[in-house]
Amino acid sequence: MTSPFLHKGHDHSTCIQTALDAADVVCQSHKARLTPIRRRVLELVWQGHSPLGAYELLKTLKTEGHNSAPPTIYRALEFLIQQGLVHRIASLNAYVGCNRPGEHHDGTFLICHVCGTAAEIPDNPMWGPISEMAQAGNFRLSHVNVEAVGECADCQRATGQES
Amino acid sequence: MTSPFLHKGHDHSTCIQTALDAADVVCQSHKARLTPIRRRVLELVWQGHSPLGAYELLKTLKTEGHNSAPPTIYRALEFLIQQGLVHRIASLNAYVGCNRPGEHHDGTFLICHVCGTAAEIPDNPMWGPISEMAQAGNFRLSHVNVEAVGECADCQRATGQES
DNA sequence: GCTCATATTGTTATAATATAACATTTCTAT
DNA sequence: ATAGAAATGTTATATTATAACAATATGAGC
Ligand SMILES: [Zn+2]
Ligand SMILES: [Zn+2]
Ligand SMILES: [Zn+2]
Ligand SMILES: [Zn+2]
Repeated sequence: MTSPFLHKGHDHSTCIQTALDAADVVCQSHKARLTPIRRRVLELVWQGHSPLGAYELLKTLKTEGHNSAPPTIYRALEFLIQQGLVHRIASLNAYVGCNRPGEHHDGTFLICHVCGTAAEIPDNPMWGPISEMAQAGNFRLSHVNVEAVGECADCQRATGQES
Repeated sequence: MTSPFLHKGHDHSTCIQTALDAADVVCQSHKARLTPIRRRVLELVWQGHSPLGAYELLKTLKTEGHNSAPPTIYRALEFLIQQGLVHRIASLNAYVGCNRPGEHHDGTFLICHVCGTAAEIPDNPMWGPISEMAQAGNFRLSHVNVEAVGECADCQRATGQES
């Protein structure tokens, strides 16, 4: 099993480019319009691997001269979430790019409380235990959100806490 | 395995009483003070099995003549959460009573999007898959929040959707 | 009981997040 | 071209949460 965290020195421009390319494909296949605003918001969300708040994104839009009232950003985020290109991290009120766009899945994340990095992990392994619990109560499962908080390897090294 | 959902006709006054009694014990053992406000807020949180918003709780306090500015309720909730008596449901911005007070655990819930009931389930089964993922990335896991949304058995019956 | 340190509560103001409602523009299909 | 639909602009407001400081209550030690 390989780590869901990328090395801090990775070439992030590739992450961005991959995400934007995937978004084009996904939106085409959904017959959805990835307009300039939506595309730019997706790019901003991908400025790193840490979830960003709506108003942080909005601020950047503003500095670029775009129109930017709250609805602008919330609409774009809503669209991107619907297309499966962005996840909302409820415990942070923040948004992060999805790294499995196109595949239908829920958000399952390891979130470092030091550097803010949110690493998306496959959600399949979670469904075993959860759906057992659900079946016990005849609960019809719709979606599962998992937000696991802790400290990433890089941050443990930085604070001299590696085991 | 028994259902984590209680029957709709269950004697809920027992739920409340059990929760308040447990709170007394837990707070005593923590040498923490379950003041009248805090106790009353806990009771209000337990008015059912659906998470309630801070301002809903506040409104009730108001009708009872208590002081009730936002800090009143947020402080009480913060205290109750610290004592492990209440969980915050991030995806709903709402608060619900813990039914395993005293035991150290994270919140793991099945949430019905129809009636709002949130059933707390054991989190142990979740730790297997999650900690495997965490280990793969040398991630030091601190806590895991699971909010699974779907439809409870009662609501499926009511809408004629039982399988 | 009195006194001090601390914890709790009161109070006012404001921050941070998100949505409602309606006008205008742009796109798309015919 | 034109009409319907989708997207965006704009203004206002709702919802959730915290900051900052004052006043009060509590509990431990004297
Ligand atoms: Zn990257
Ligand atoms: Zn980190
Ligand atoms: Zn009950
Ligand atoms: Zn239900």
